[in-house]
Amino acid sequence: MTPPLTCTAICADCAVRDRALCGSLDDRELRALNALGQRRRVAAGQAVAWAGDEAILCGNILSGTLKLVAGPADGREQIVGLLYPADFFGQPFGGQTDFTIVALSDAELCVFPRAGFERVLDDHPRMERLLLERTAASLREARRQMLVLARQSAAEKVAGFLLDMAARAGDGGCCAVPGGPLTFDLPLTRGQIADVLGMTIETVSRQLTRLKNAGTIALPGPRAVTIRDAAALAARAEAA
Amino acid sequence: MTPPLTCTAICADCAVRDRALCGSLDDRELRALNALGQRRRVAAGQAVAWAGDEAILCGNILSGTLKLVAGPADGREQIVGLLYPADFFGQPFGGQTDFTIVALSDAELCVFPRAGFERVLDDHPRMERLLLERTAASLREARRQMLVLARQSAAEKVAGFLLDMAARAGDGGCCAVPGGPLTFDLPLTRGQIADVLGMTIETVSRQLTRLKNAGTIALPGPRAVTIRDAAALAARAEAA
DNA sequence: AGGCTCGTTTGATCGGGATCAAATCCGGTC
DNA sequence: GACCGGATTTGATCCCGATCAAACGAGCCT
Repeated sequence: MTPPLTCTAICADCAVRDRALCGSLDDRELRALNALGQRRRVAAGQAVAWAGDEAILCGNILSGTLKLVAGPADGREQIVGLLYPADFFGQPFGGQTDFTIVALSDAELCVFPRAGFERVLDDHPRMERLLLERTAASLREARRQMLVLARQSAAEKVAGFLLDMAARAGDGGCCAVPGGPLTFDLPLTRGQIADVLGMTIETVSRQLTRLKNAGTIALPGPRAVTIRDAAALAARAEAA
Repeated sequence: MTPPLTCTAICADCAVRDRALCGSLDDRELRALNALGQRRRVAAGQAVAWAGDEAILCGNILSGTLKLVAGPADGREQIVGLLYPADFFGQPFGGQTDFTIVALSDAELCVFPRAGFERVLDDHPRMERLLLERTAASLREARRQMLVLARQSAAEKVAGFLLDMAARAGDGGCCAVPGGPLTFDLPLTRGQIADVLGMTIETVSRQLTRLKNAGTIALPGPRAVTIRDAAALAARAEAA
């Protein structure tokens, strides 16, 4: 349809090559993908795919954060998944896109036409196996989140969310002693956190304030969080 | 571990053969599975797998209904999925079981040791492809349910649930004019419906009573439901 | 600087659904 | 038949989180 927006992908300098699906391919196989893929930049707020559209693209996240959004018509919306670097998106063998994908930050993608990608999967069972395992992992995560959405209180949701984000921020090979203070930036606004947790902006804000007042966390800036007492946070996340 | 509880599976007289994963295999391939599988009966209320246990089994549902349960410690529990005849369960390539599986009714399963089943998948890409598509479909369904759990009102949840169950009951190749009255039995108690929809028994009961009083449905028995006005039900399911 | 927009915080009120409690219905068994 | 246990229904009350509303703060553009 549209002409290439940027240069052809060059797997050699791919930042997520070892963690993405492509990590299963050897150099020869990689060349097939290389010919197929294109790098593409999307600005924060820009949609990558719309629910209901024919699913013609899939690909990997190279950088940035994206959201998978369910939610019809009226204002109500629910973020049903977040996509981070090295994550795969799209629906090989699926008919139409089920959830709108929107960039939360400026992001860089490595996109493939679906049909071509499916042919690669046909020829590379190892890659299809990895995709199956990833899909199963996403299913597990979605089901766990169903429990959170349906049964946890606002306090539990926020505490659990902060722990999740801390774990994600922490595994960048970083720094501090486990249990010690950890500071990081949330990739989401309060409103987006609310959309993930199935609550309102106001309630998210109030719960964060409450944790701050309790000394469990600090909020150095609107996007920044410091975990000051991970144990207390974990207790909050489980409490009935 | 345990000796065979029943006779070896005989795919030839399998009630769900054409709809289950095995449908992708030809007669020769089926013999490999046949040697591996065992039929097994479970009574209502009996658990098939426990969350946290090593995942050593997988298989197909032959008859009956089972629930996938998430939910820790305290009383709170959430049904994160229902399994019907021809559905596949278990986690090939997964480490440990994530969700407890419990039979809601007496049920019949066709079970395989995980390791053996994985070998079959290795050799039969068509079957692995089907498993990938099913897993992706389950993921879609779980994400859609996240929206329901997080954002829908009690009235919307119950109306939508009845429509889902009606669709499932209706596609048995049956009977009535679309839009006409349809009567069927729910495979779930009020309490289990509540566990699926993330609400309480009392609220489920009240919503059903309300729909009955409005003439939208009838409740001939505790388990039976008659859809009298599918359009009105659909309107309820979508209303803000 | 001013004025703008957008995100965040805080306050006041309201209501839907949870919770507590009790009555009713039904399918068993003796 | 009488009894019993579990599911369901119905009622009364309470509380958490949504909603409505307004103030606050921080970039950003002119």
